[in-house]
Amino acid sequence: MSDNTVLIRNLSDHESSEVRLLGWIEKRRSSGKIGFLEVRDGSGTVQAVISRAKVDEATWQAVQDVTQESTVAVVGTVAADARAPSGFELHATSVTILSLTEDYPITPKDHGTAFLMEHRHLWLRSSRQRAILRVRSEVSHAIRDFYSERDFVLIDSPILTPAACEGTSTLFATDYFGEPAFLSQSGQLYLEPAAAAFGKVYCFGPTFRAEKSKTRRHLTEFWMVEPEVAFLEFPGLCDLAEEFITYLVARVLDRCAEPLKRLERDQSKLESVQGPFPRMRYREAITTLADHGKILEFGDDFGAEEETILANLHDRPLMITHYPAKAKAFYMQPDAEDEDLALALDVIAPEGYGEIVGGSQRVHDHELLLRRIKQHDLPEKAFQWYLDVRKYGSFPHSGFGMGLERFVAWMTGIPHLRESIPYPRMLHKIYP
RNA sequence: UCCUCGGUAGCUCAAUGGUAGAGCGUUCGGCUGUUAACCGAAAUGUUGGGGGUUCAAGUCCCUCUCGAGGAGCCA
Repeated sequence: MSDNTVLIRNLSDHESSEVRLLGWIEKRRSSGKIGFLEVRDGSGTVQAVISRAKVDEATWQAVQDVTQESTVAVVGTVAADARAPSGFELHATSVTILSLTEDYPITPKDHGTAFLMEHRHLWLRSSRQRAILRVRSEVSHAIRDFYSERDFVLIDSPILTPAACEGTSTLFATDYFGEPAFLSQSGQLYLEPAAAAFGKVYCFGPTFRAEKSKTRRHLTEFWMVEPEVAFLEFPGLCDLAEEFITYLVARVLDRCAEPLKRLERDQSKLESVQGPFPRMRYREAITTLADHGKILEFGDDFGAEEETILANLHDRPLMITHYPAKAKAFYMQPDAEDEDLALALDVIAPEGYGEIVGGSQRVHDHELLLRRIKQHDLPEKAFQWYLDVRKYGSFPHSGFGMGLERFVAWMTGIPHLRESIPYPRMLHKIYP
């Protein structure tokens, strides 16, 4: 390997010197005596210019023969040029085809969603997909940084779990040495015991839901980050969610300028995501919806349409709290002032991206939790270990979950979740 | 799971019940500054599968299948 191989991203540091690039051909244009190759190496894209008069016959022939997505080595001099989108191009002296590609399926023009999804492994190479996945990567790092900076301990919750927590219809079942087992749909229950060990904990990993959902807001496999904090009560939970979201948005704005530009994301929409977020109780939301012609009864949950009406009233995430207890999960702490309400929080992203955070203060009273488990017809025995958290040194605690893909879709402004994860898993879709 | 709309060349799409088309891509030729390059030429079809109506079906009917959009549910 030649030691003057550089990354395209760093070309500006090598103006006027000879360098070598290793990468793939995105596009080729050629006339009788001059050729242009757009080369991508993962760090960026640059145009190599080849003058027939200045190169040997083998290089000129390579420029004629090379095809889209062939692998090449290009040697040349870095030159500033006002015509180049990046400000630089490469005056090539040698082009070598390392691997010739034939009939690359994704051509420069239009393609339908179904076709692109069938070729997801190749679609990843496109500039748009690269931009989205760079944002995802940055958000992932920011999530870990946020909790790490605040002394949270990372607890990796298990993927394989025994008996169901909230009904088996939304769980993927598998066989575990003759015993039924299920892919985890949340790490929360495993996080609560860890909160007694470390105080502040979080998990961040894939979760699985066998919901037969066929919408732009659903995947069957998605990543969720869930903090869980001992002695944190409901108002503090809302503050944590707000601080977390503003941190992530600021980080994306700070470090993802290039991908956001490529995606033509309206960054002013993200810049307005500053605390404090509007907070609205469920009853207030019902009233507001009635003003907009949507009549809901106490206890009804919001549909996509209701969510959008409420979210569009604000230019930043909307926090809806104090939901009817019966519409929410068994482990949510009732409001001391109104037992029919749960200390539950949903955060609705603006611009129609829907619910990105769901959380609550947890029931910490042993008797109450036991009663709830029975009311929901859940197998008490399977929850013995979970009840132990209340049996041995109980403590008030709260936590929430945030879906990574929905957050990334919001940041990047893409219409469908399927592009926010490298290999989306959706209803009846598991290839490639 | 339900509702709606689709499946025609490698891709994106046209085609009154009456000879199967275009653009892009590909191949060949031309061009010294292209940026979805441009100009000229050529090749490319079991119209998703099965059944039916008709003198005649890509087109109408039934069925299966695959896909897209939406709903419910959720992050």
